[in-house]
Order: sequence, then C-alpha cells, then structure tokens
Amino acid sequence: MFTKPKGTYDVLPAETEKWQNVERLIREVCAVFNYKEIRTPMFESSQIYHRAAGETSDIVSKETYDFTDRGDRPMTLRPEGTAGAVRSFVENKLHTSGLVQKLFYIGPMFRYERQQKGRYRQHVQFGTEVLGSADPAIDAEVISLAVTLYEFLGLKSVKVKLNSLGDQESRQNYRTALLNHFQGHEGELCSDCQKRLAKNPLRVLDCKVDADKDVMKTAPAIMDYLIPGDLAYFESVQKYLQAMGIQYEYDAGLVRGFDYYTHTIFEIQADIQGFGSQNTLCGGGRYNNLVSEFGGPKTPAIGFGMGLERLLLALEAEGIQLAGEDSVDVYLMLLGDSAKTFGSRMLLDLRSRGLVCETDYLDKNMKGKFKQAERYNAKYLVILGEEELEQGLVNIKSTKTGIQETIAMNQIVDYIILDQQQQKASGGCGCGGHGHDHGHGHGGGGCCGGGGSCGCQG
RNA sequence: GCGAUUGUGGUGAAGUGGUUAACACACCAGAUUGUGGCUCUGGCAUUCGUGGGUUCGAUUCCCAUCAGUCGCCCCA
Repeated sequence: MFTKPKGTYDVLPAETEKWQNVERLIREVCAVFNYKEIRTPMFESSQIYHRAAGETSDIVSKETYDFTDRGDRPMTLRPEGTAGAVRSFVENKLHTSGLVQKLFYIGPMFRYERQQKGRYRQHVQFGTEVLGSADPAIDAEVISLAVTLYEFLGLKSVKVKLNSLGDQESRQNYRTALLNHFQGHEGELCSDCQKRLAKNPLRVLDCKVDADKDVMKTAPAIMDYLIPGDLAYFESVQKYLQAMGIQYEYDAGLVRGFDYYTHTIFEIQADIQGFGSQNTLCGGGRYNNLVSEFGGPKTPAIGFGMGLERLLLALEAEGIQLAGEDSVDVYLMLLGDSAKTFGSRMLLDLRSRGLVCETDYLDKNMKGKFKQAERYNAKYLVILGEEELEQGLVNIKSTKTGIQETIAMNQIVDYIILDQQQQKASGGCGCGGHGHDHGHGHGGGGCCGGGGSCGCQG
C-alpha cells in the first residue's frame, strides 16, 4: 500500500468545506483592506531563500527541500512566502505603480521538520506583504488585518506580542552590548546558544533551554539600544495600535526565525490549552533591506505569515463551527428503466436550475434508494415511476415534514420554493438550498450562519 | 536533530506461545419485488504495520524498519 509522505496530510471531502470557508473569509478580509492576491511558484532558485533568510536561520540552513532540476539548477521548495513575493516584486518592477503594493498569498510551504500537532512538512500559510511604505501606520494596519481576521472568525484567545529590532545601527549597538554581557559566561549557555552567540547573538534571547539562567535574565534588552529614530518609530507604531484599540503586549524577548527582519516584529499567539510550543498562529515583521538585497530599489516592507492548520486547530478548540451540514436538495427516485432514462434529463434540468440533485447509481431496490436519500441528507424525495411517467406527474415528499404530494413534473422547482417559504413562515429554518446566491454577507462575526443546524450560508 | 509512546477488519476495540482471531458500530444481502429510518436472519480479518530472528509452532517473545500520536528544538 502506498502512503502519504511523512508530515503531510490529506484533506478529505468531509473537511474541504472548512478549508474553503476559512480561505473565503481570508479573501474577504483582504478585499476590505484592499490587499491583492499574488501567486508565485512553489519552488524557486535555492539562492533566493539563502539570500533572504540568512545563513543563521534554522529553516533555511537545515529544513528546506532542495533538489536540482534536470538542467542541474539548484531549486528549493518554498519554506516561506516572503522571499518569493519580494523576488516577484523586483522582477516585475511592481514599485513603478506609484502606490504601496499590498499583497497577500495563500498556499503550501515546505519544511523538513519532525511533525507534531500543528506542525507539518507541508503546511498552508496565509501571508501578507506590504511593499513601498515606511509609515508606522502601515505596520499597525498589517497587524490589524490579522487581528480583524481572527475577530471575523470568532477566535477569542489570541494575544499580540510586539517588539522592535531597530535597523542596522541599533542592532550593531545591541550586538556589541550582548557580546559584552555574555563574555566570560559562554560556558553557562547550552551548546546551541554558544553557536548562536558567534553567528547571531540576538537569537540567544530566544532560547528556551537557558531562559531561566541568571545571565539570560540580566541580559540587556534591545529597547535600551535603539537609536532615537528607531525608538520613535516603534512608539509611533504603538500609537496607531492604541488608536485602533488593538490590544498588544511588548515582549522584549521576541525574536524571529529569519534574519531579514528590521524594526517592528510581532507574533500572535493562541492562548489555548494543549497547543504546546506550536502556539504561534501568526508571525511577521518589517524587512526594510530585503528588496534592495534582491537587486530592487530601496523599498521598505512589512508582512506576516499565518499557518492555517493551526488556525483551524484553534477554531476547533474554541468550538467554532466552520462547515454547514452536508445535504442535497433533491433525491430523485427513479423506478424502472424508462423512468431512469427520462429521469436523467430531469436531473439535468433541476441541476441547471440550481438544485443539488442526486439519484441512485448503484441499482438499489426501493429500500436501498431510501437509505441513500437519507445518507445524502436529501431535503426532498422526488419519486418517478412508470405510472407517473405516463401521466407527466411525480410524487414529491419533504423529508422534513413527511408530507407527500403528487404534482406535475414541471412544477418541481416551484413547489420546492413555495414549500420552503411556507416552512420559513411557520418558523422553521427553511433556508433555500445551498446558498446558490453568490452574495454572502456573513452577519457580523459568525462564520457560517446559525451554528450548523441549517446548513445555509446566508 | 533529540526523546516518549502506539500500530489487530471501514471504525472503536478484546485476546493468546499452539486447530476456525471475541464483541460493538458501520457496511452488504435477505425477510419486505412502489415508500426508508425499527426489528429479525445471514455475510463481512487465509490474518493481527513491514522484514528478519528465537521456537516444533508466533498476532503474541527479540531485533530492525516503516507509519501514527505527542514532547523538546525550531517555527506558521
């Protein structure tokens, strides 16, 4: 038997609707913020990721899926979305628009990691990238987009953590201060940290192993080493967040996994039991030097990535329903060969009028057909036998009320519409069909109407 | 990369060094050839993740391997 690669998963038919709904809501939120979707390749030249993330990044140095194509070109399955977006921005000269480029993407990312809850080798990320503005208000906007999405979905237990890394000068100051601080204490740190100290001392602060040691607790905070301009920028971001009413916490220990970040960095964490160390739902920050490092004009930028598996997990943990009940409008019960032949046309007609229809393709007997209708969760049974066929009639039965009536076969759609209106009027849910209307105003915050019992989208 | 733990049919699960591997649900067929959801009857794992080894004999013991789950690390 063949099995899926380790760390991957199948989204089976029963759960695709959840994914579609989450993605739909993401697109709606992005639309309101006027972020446009960009779709870049799932693999790029390997050097793109090495250049972007920096060699001290664990993700790029030891977690990428690398291969050479048949032309011996080194390629890498994308481990994150920013590098590809920046490459595309530069290559397609998107900076010439004269406007801030506000982009988003949804797609799979690949990291060779040991899988566990909320962590896969192929995972789906939603991310945004805003290129071309160094306005602290845009930092706040990006954060507010993520927060708005969570609010839209109804997710409560999240908290925003914020820090600033400053730009080159601040970082250099801080780096020196850190090295001085740890000088003579190297032996107290774990082996990983000793390596980090040499390559990228900032990341030592992120260490969980050494977190409780005195040298760590007394380590200087970067905030004290930001040059005045960088500090003012960070304060300004907070000013906007406060103006928007967005709750956040300053976290001096917050660091990111890629080396390209400057100034504002943030993380949104799930405050949910059982999430272990996979509680980061969203992480991002500003990267003002990356575009120029990719050969583009000096272009400030900021973005975030958000793992959808974790988002789904968090929604589930909070009991938020993302999919309606699966059902079918009409189950067409065709008795006899000529009814079956005639019925194929009837199916097509009903379907082209927007009704979800099913019939028996397993040649079941009467009982079996009823059973199928039940499994399909059919709202109406339409029964057509030889006798009805001759008279141009069908029997139609509402599975909800149990009422069965004989009507002309061209009256099926009208009958259903009328019947649903009556049910609605008499207090039932009576939502028509599957929300074939393409408008979908989700009222206020619930993501699918009514907690699942009705299965309608509107 | 490190560590823990699990692996019996579609699912949940019993079980034992020795002829036919419980049970329940689900599924299939029939009782009931134009009205189901109840009930009853019957069927449904040549096989216990895979490969070796120990043994007269292994699903049960040992080793390896693969896969699942979870923790650390890392991150989304």
